[in-house]
Amino acid sequence: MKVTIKDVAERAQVSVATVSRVLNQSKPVSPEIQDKVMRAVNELGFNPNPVARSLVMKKSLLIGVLIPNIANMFFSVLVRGLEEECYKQQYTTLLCNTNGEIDKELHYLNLMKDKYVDGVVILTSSLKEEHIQFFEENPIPVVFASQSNNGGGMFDCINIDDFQAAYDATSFLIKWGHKKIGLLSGPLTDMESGFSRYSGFRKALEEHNLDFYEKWFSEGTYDIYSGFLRGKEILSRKERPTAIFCASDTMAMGLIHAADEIGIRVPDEISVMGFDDIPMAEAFRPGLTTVRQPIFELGAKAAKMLMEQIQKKSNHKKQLKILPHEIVVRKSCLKLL
Amino acid sequence: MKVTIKDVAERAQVSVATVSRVLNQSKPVSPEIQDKVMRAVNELGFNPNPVARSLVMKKSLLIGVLIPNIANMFFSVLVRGLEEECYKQQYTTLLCNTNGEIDKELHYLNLMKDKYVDGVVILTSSLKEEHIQFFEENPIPVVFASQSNNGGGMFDCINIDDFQAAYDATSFLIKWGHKKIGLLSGPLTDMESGFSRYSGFRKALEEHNLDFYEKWFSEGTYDIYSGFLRGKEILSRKERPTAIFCASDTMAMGLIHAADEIGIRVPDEISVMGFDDIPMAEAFRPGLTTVRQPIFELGAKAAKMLMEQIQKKSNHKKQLKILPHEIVVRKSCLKLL
DNA sequence: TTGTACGCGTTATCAC
DNA sequence: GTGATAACGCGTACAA
Repeated sequence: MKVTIKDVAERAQVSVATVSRVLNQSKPVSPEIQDKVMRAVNELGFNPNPVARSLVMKKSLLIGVLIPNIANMFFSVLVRGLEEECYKQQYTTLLCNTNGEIDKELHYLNLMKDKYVDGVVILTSSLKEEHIQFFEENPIPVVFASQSNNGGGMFDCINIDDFQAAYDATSFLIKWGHKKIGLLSGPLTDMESGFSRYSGFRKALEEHNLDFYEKWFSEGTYDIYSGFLRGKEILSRKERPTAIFCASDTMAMGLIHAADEIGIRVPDEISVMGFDDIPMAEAFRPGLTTVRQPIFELGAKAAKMLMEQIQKKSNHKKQLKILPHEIVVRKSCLKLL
Repeated sequence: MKVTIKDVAERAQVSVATVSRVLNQSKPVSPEIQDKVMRAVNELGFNPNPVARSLVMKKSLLIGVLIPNIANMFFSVLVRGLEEECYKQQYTTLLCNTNGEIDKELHYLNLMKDKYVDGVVILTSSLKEEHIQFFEENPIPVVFASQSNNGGGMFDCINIDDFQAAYDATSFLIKWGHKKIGLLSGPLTDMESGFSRYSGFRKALEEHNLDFYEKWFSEGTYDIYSGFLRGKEILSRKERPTAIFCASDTMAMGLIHAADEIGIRVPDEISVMGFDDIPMAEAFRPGLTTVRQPIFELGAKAAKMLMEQIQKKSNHKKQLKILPHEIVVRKSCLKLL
């Protein structure tokens, strides 16, 4: 029923080896025979079985992708960039949700290895010993996206400068006259989007001799619901900050929702700054003042870096690529001066 | 370097056949030998090579998923449901973006077939002749999600009742006193979320002897930007409707954004109704009055239906499952009476 | 119950 | 240049 290389060989009256050679152009074949083979291929509508091919080549034209949560806009847009670039190069993405759990990450990493993926793109909260160990044992091309810790030059990485971005965002608020600023961060165990942004925030405060208020600080999980819950918490204290910086647009939206329920107007009574600039940040009312990451590009470039690594194979120079961020001013923040 | 079944066999002093048998429990093996084998397996940390296994079994523990656009909240949430259910059953999802293009769909479908996926879940704008032909030639278990046309009982389908849902939404607006109602639909070439909702809308109008106004009707593409553009178009006419029904929450958000830019207040000057009830619909200001689909559940159940189909293999009774929808009243619509 | 040997569909290594 | 044939790692008739 299924047409194999053997059928083609018979039809073209040559050996399977020859068929393989013309299909892969791995060895010179005389033009006449090449013709015969190609004709047979077309007539039979043959296409090589990728599974059999994988088994012998230890390749699959598959790119494994580890994602904490695909239903998070930041990740899904990034994945689009990733996927589009892969498609151009004939690769297909094997997408796996990890919930940020290292166990699941490892589970999928092992699966990917066994599936002979040609490379892996990892989105994880922080580089862990387990990751390092895995890739020491299994030298698979990999790039960590939205992550700056490259394990001391062990891995390719691509990210924005989270620290600086948070610093810039906070400085922006300060420049606009805010002195009592709250923070809704990600989990501080996330070294990048969690801790780095937290640190950038504190640094900006320090440099301007402003206090960091524990009571107006909370760790969320980037999603809208945590923004809502943490927002209610912070906003229902008897004293309120004049501005809150959120580590994701989604949390900012949740927080604004909370403010609305309590009856606090944004930005009149409190300013809210987001992070990411997801597509909805502009349509949201009030339009979110936020830090723009080139999300799609982050994904596309991660894919490109991976392709390069796959090509060069050995002696590949690992690099850490930092993409620019940008403050986008809309309506959710008020100028106090 | 890599441990194979052969290594295990040697270590356990049995044949590879025996090892295979205890691992797959395909044939009875004496308890003592079973022990020996399992010990060897654990000591060596053996796990079967899925590629080799696929080659011989024509199975892969892979579920192919066709998605128009993963960066669309409706789809990404649905995929989460899908993925979570698959994971429980040891399956991994091979996710592919199609942009709704039949060429890409077919491309990926062929790839999936060659990868020996155990089943496929398809999200597509409408069932086409090409789909039917493909599955006639390749009898792979499949379920169409968010789609009601099951090709006359050929396929498993799961969806809500799009027609009725749009009818209900429109009736709701009418009940609230709206008589001049606009429509921002999806592409009418989409039989379900496009045409069915359009039809439900018109039916409700007709039944209440209300006019359908071409000038307040536009076809969008579900995304936020098309909502914005079409919204500007509709709202800048010299006469305006009192309400607009949108075929997706995202478009509703884009439309509200447009209204805001023009200076039209929602819901005071115009009511906007969405569709889907994505997570952000509640946090959005004003909270979106919308039609809730059980999105996550849609994905999870689609997966379950597929699993069932995979198990039963032949003589599987195809079904069309309709999940309930529900009007969620929030703030984006005004009662005129 | 257990072992031998072949097949799955390719690519790669030999000879010729 | 071209053709046998041995891998790749596993499941499974068939024989024992």
